[in-house]
Amino acid sequence: MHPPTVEDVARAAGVSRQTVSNVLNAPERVRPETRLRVEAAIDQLGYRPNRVAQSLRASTSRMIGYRIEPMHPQSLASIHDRFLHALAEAGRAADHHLLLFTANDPEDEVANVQALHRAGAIDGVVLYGISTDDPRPPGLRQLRIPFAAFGRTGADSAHPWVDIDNAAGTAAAVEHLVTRGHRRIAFVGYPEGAAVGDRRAEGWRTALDKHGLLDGSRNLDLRGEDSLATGARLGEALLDHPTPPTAVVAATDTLAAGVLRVVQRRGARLAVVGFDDTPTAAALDLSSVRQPIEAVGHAMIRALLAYFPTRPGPSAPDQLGDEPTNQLLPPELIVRASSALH
Amino acid sequence: MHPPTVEDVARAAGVSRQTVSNVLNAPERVRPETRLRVEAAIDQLGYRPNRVAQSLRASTSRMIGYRIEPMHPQSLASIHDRFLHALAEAGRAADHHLLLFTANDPEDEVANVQALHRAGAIDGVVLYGISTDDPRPPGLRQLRIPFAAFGRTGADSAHPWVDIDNAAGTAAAVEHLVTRGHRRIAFVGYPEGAAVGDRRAEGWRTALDKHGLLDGSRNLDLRGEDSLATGARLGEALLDHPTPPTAVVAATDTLAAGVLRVVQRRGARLAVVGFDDTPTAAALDLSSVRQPIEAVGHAMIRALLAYFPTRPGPSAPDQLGDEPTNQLLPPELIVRASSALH
DNA sequence: TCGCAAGATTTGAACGTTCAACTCGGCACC
DNA sequence: GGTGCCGAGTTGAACGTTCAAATCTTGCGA
Repeated sequence: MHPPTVEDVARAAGVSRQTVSNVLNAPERVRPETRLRVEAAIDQLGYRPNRVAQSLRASTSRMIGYRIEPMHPQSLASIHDRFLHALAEAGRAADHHLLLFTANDPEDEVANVQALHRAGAIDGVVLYGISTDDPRPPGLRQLRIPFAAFGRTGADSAHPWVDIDNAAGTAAAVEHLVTRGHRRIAFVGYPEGAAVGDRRAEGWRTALDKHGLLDGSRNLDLRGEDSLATGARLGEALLDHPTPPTAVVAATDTLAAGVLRVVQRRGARLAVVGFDDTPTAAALDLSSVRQPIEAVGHAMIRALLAYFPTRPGPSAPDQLGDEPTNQLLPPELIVRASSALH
Repeated sequence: MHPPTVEDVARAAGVSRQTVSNVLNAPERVRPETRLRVEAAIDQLGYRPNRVAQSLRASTSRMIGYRIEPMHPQSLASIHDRFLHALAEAGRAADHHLLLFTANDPEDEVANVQALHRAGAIDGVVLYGISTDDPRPPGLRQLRIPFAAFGRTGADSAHPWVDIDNAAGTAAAVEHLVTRGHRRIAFVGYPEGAAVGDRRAEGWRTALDKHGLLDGSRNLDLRGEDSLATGARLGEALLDHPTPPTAVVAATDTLAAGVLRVVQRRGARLAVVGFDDTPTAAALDLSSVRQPIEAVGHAMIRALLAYFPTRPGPSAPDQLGDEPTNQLLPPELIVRASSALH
């Protein structure tokens, strides 16, 4: 009835508890003949080590906490789904699972993480949606709870993080537009002060500068909150500009979708490139900068595991430290009709 | 260094292990004076019961498995995010957490669930995206693993499920359109045979019939796979119809978005209502039928917990059985410009 | 033939919790 | 004054695993 235990397997194979354990964890200590006998018993009984007992014994849950947020109503579908799947997949490869929890705000998130950590339910946590002055990294550091962040805070980035090279993303968008003959290329982003937004703006600016196009576009840098309505408003402002741009790089697909809406409504000609390659971008045939989320997931799990108390695994333990825990991954531009028709 | 245990609290309060445990689990057995002393010690040490130890002792992980799928590339952002958050929130209320795992296909999912269940990592599982002949319900039933499904299979629905009243959703869309004066109302859905799709088609059909409009619209029932391209293709077919409809009810936002695209491109007048109220619907100003996902999450957790071996909690245990585990929840129509402008 | 070391396997103990059985006082009752 | 009971609190044991130490085996050289 109840699932078999080591003891059951041991009895079936005519050996002791520990020998079964050794077959699984240190096969070289067991005589080949015995090993085969035990393995046969394991297969026959369908034995699986009880993770809870393993966790208790090792005081390691092999669980990683993740706060699932209610979707921001104003923003388009984020890359969140893809990220979560990538994390789970990467976790599986490292024999860790994700534990979901909810929280009302960042402070509450830290409190809940602490509670889960004290309760031995999680070994560490993955942070999503890092903001410039995010209270979570310092908070968790003080609590000595292992974590890895998707994104960097403003000044202090002395914690393990993995990030997208946002500047490279908008720069690639500009390169693409310049190649297609555009000379006046605007930028639509959210207000200065947001780490991600600033980096995306910077990529646009430096890429323009590289082609000597910055002077003509400098006043085409519009900002506003990340919403469709704002995108539409800024899009109208661009079209009504005395010397309107022929292309625009948006900091998000949400803003891009807003711009695209007024462009289509007014039948204007304006190339648009978004950011994040959300499903909505595909739906609108909107060119967009795609983040390599799967790679991010794997890198984050690696970064997080590197922070756990070193396990004396059979693989050289110092090889882990070799790898840099912080990684900046390059995004990829997906070209669609919104920037490739005219 | 390590988090405090019952033993630490007991020592601090000058009592024994079990008394501390009793303060937390059966306060009425402890003299008030003692209880206060123990509670003070708990607060002072910041004690939290170790969930892993609790799980081992009770052979109950208080974890619910959930397979996170890679986003279907062709489909728009699903309601998945909202659902997952709702589940986590409902789980928290019941002192359960979600454990995420991945799988390649439904069979693999069942295998992974079995592995996790045997390993004591999960008590049960929540199924998402149920199809007509889904192999998971019978598979899990045979393995005697508790589960609850979001959606019903075709014939056999003798398992715990919670579902949206899909027919009521499309019917509400039709009512809305009829109220606005539409008489020829088309339907765009996916091919017959899909449980969800069939129910949405049925709601459209019966609502039309109720108003005596079915005869005029019977041949306006188009089907195809759930993709933007298909939506656009079917939309064109509707506009090119000898007696075109003035409104269309789509089985998904994806199909609706496709229809909307050709409508806008050709400047046609055709009211469109989608289904799921995805972020994309909001982005496109698309009317859509919104599923009460938060309620679904709570109902599913309830349904699942009802299947666990009955815990002799202080609350009357038979009150649990009172509630029907299977629930059909009514969706809500969100009216936007796509169906309310003309 | 004995001693001894290396190899193979077993037993003891512990991770932190809670159920079950037990002890210890105090109190009512006959 | 003995008996039984009740409330309050204690200790023992177990959940299933694995580290550490103990025991048993085997082979080999002296």
